[in-house]
Amino acid sequence: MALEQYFEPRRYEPEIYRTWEESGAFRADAGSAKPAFTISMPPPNATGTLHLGHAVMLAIEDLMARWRRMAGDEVLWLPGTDHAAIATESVVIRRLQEEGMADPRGELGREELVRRIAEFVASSRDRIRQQIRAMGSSCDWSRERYTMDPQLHRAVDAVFGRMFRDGLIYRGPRIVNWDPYLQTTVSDDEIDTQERPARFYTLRYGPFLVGTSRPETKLGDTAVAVHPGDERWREQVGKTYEVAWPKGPTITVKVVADEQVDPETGTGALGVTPAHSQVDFEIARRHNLPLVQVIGEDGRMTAAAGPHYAGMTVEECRAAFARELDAAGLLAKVEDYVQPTPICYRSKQPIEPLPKEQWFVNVNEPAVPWKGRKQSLRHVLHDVVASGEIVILPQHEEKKYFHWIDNLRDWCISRQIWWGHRVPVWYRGREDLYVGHHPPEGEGWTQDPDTLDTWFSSALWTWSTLLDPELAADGPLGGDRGGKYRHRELDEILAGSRDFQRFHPTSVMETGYDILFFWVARMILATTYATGQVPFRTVYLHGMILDRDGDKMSKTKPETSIDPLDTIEENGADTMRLALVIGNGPGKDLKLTPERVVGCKRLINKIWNAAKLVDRTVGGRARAALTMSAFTVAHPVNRWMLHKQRELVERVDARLAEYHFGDAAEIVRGSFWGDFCDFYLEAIKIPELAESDETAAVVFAVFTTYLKLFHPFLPFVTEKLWQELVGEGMLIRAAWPVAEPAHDYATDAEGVDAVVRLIAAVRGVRVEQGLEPGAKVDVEVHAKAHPEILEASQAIVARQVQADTLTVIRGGEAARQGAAVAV
RNA sequence: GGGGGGUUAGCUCAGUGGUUAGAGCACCUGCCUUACACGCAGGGGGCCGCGGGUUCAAAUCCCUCACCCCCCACCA
Repeated sequence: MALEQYFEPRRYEPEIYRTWEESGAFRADAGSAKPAFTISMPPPNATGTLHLGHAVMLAIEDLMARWRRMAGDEVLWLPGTDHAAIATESVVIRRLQEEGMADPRGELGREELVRRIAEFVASSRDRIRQQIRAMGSSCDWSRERYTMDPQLHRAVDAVFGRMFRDGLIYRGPRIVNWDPYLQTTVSDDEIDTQERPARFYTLRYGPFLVGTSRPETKLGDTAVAVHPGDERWREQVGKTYEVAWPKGPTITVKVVADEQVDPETGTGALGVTPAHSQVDFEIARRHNLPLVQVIGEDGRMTAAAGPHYAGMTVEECRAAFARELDAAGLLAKVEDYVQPTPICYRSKQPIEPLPKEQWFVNVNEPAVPWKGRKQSLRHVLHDVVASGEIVILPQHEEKKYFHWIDNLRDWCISRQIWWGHRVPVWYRGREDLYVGHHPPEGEGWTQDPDTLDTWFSSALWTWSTLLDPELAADGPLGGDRGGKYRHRELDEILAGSRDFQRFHPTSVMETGYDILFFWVARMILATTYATGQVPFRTVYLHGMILDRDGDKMSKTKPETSIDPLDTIEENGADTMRLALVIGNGPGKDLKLTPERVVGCKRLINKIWNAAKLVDRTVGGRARAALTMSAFTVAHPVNRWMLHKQRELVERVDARLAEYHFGDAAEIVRGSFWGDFCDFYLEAIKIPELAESDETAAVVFAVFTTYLKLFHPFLPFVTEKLWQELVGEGMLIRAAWPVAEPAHDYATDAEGVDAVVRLIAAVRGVRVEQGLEPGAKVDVEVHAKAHPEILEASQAIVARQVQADTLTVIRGGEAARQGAAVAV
C-alpha cells in the first residue's frame, strides 16, 4: 500500500460517508444493552441551505456522537427537518408573486396553496439532507423526522388538547403583535426592538397634558389614567370629559386611578388607548373601559378614526393629525427622541399591537402536576434548571434563562397563516366548540382557520420524534373520533414507543444561544408537561460564527463572508469542522477567517504525512507482529511516547467530559504535532529504533490511537487512514482509547524529557555561535539525573543536533561552556 | 431602564492564587535534512484595560472607574 501524496477530500469523503451509512454504523439499536446517548438534531428548515450555524451545530453534535459511540454508548443522533411555517409560506408566496400571481392566497385558496407549499418542501428537502451528509454527520437517517410527519401532528394535537382541558390553553381577546405585512400575529419572542428616530408629542387633553409618540392612536382613547395617590388629580378621578379631536371623532374619556401609572413619568397623566397598547389594554380591563380600534389589520386607520382619517396609513395619519392638533392649539410640545420600535424578526416590518381573539398558553395557571403538586408552567421551567435536572452550558446562560422566565407572559400560539399544524379546534355556531385530533361527528362544524406557532410543534421535538409511528397513527388508538377524547391516549403512545422508552430524556441539546428562549425553553415547557420528563439533561449552547470584524456573516459583505459549502468543496469537511470547533467553547462567538481555515487544513496534511512515515516504519510487518502485548517495551524513547500518550488520553477524556471540545482538539493537536511528529517520529529514524519490531509496534499503536482521538473532530481523514493502515473494521466503530496503566513510565519520561531539552539547548547554542547547518559539533552534557537514558539516546541526539560525539558526564553540576549543556 | 459577557503578544484566544504568563496565526533568521515548504529548526514580541484593596504571594479573589459586545424592555 502506498498513500497518495495528499489527502484529497473531494475524492474520498463522499465514498467514506457512503460506506459508513451503508454499514449501519449510524443506526441506533434500541435492543442493545449499552447505555443510551441521545441527541435530537435541531431540525434545519426543510427548504433551507446549509449555513455556518448549521455547520457548527453539526460539527459539535457529530463529535459528541462519534466520541460516545466509540466510548461504548448506544448513540442515537436523530436528524430531521422543520416545516418553518412563516418562513416557508412567505417564500412560496413570494415565488408565486414573482411568477405573476398577484394574490396567491386569494387565487389558489387554502387547500391548493398548502398543496403547493408541501410540494415545494418535498422538492427542496433533499438539498439540506445532502448538505448535512457532506458535513460527515453520523446521524441515524433511518429515524429521520419532519415536523409535519403524521405522528408529530398527532403529538401536537394531543398536547394542545390536553393543555386545553387542563386550562393551560385558552382563547381570548388580547393585544397581540400583529404584523400587517405578513398578516399574522407573532409571539413576543419573535419581535426585535429597533431604535428609530421619532417625535414625542405632548397634547392638551381636556384639563390634562398627555404625552405620546403615536398621536394617531389617541383617536381611540377611552380614558385618562393617573396614579391613585397623585394629589394633583384627586379631584378629577371618576369624572368624564369629552375631547373633540380636530377633523376626528369626539371621544369620551373617563379619568381613572390606576397603580400602574407612574406619577413621575411624563406629565403623570396617561392617555389610555385600550386597543393599541398592552399596558392600556390591561388598565382598561381593570376599569371596564370600552375599546375602540382605530387601526386595522391592514395597517390603515379604521372608520372609528373618523372619515377624515379613515383609510390613511398610520404614518400618514400621524403627520396629518399632528398638523391638525397644532392648528387647533392642542399640541403643547413636540420633541425629537429615539423610539424603540417593535419589528417582526422575520419580515423586519413594524409590529402593530392590535386587539384580537387568539389562542394562548397560560404560563401562570397552576395546572401542571409536578413533584406532587400543581404548578404553573413558569414554575416548572424555573425548577428544572434551578434544581440541576437540566444543566445549561455555558453556565451564565442560566441567568439569562431565569431572567427570561421572570418576564414571561402568556404565549400567543395561533398564527394567521396556512402552512403549519392547524389549530385542532372545531366550532359550530357561536356556542359549540370541540377540541380534538379529528373533527367531531355531525354537521356544521368548521375548523379554526389558524395554524400553530412553528415553535409549538418544535417544542415537542425531543420526544415526538421517538413515538412509534404505528401507535401514533390514526389506527387502533384513534379513539377521539367523534366522541370523548381519551385523556390517557398520549401516555399510552409514550408507554408503547420503544425508542421513547429507550432514548428519552435525550442526553444533550446542542444549539445556538440565540434560540434559548424560542426553542430550548419551549421544549422544557412542553416536554415536562406532556411527558413528565425533562427533554434533555444538558443544554450545550454554541456561540455565533462571525466574520473577522465580529459581524454576522452576510451576503452583503462577501469579502469577509465564508460559505461552509464552498469551504467543504475546497478544503474538505474535516477542515471546515475543525475550524469551527478547535479552540472554541460553549457560548463563545467565533471569528472565522480564511487563515483559521488554512491552519486547520495543515493539521490534516500533517496527519496524512505522518501516516506515510508510520507506514514506511511499520514496513511489511504482519499486523500480529504489531500487537503491543507481544512486547515488553524496553527502549526509553518508546516508553516516553507511550507515557505521553497515556497522559494525553486522560487529559482529553477530562476535557470532553467537561464539554470543552475545543480544548480537547487543541490538546490532541499539540501532542500529535509536538511530541509525536516533531520528536518521536524523528527520534525513531535512527537505525537501532527504525529497524526494531518493538518500535514498529509502538509507532503503530500510538499512531492508530491518535487516529481515534482525532476521529470525532476529523472523521474522514482518520477513517481513510484507518482503512489504509489497519485495513480491518472501521474506525467509526473502533473502541475509544483508554489510559493504559501499564504505560506509566514516569522515569523514562523524565529522562527522555531531558533529551528533548538537550536537543533544544544544543540547537540554540549552534544558532548562537552561528554554526553552518551541516557543521558537526562535539557535545558534552552534564546529567543531573537519568544519565543512562541520555546515554541510551546518544544516537538520537547526535542525529538531531549534527553531533560527532556526545559525552555524558554523570552527576554533573549546571556547568555551561561552549557546547556543554546541563539538563 | 434591566440582565449577561468581555478587556492577556500585531490578530484570534488559553490560562482563575504560587517557579522566568502560553498556543495558533502573523513577523524575523536559517534550512527543499528521502513523511510533510500545507514543512523543519531557531528567534523577537506582553507595565495580563485604569486605580485601589485582601494576601507571604494576584493576570488569577474583592471594590471603583473606563471602554467594547450581546440579550431583554409596556416610560405613556
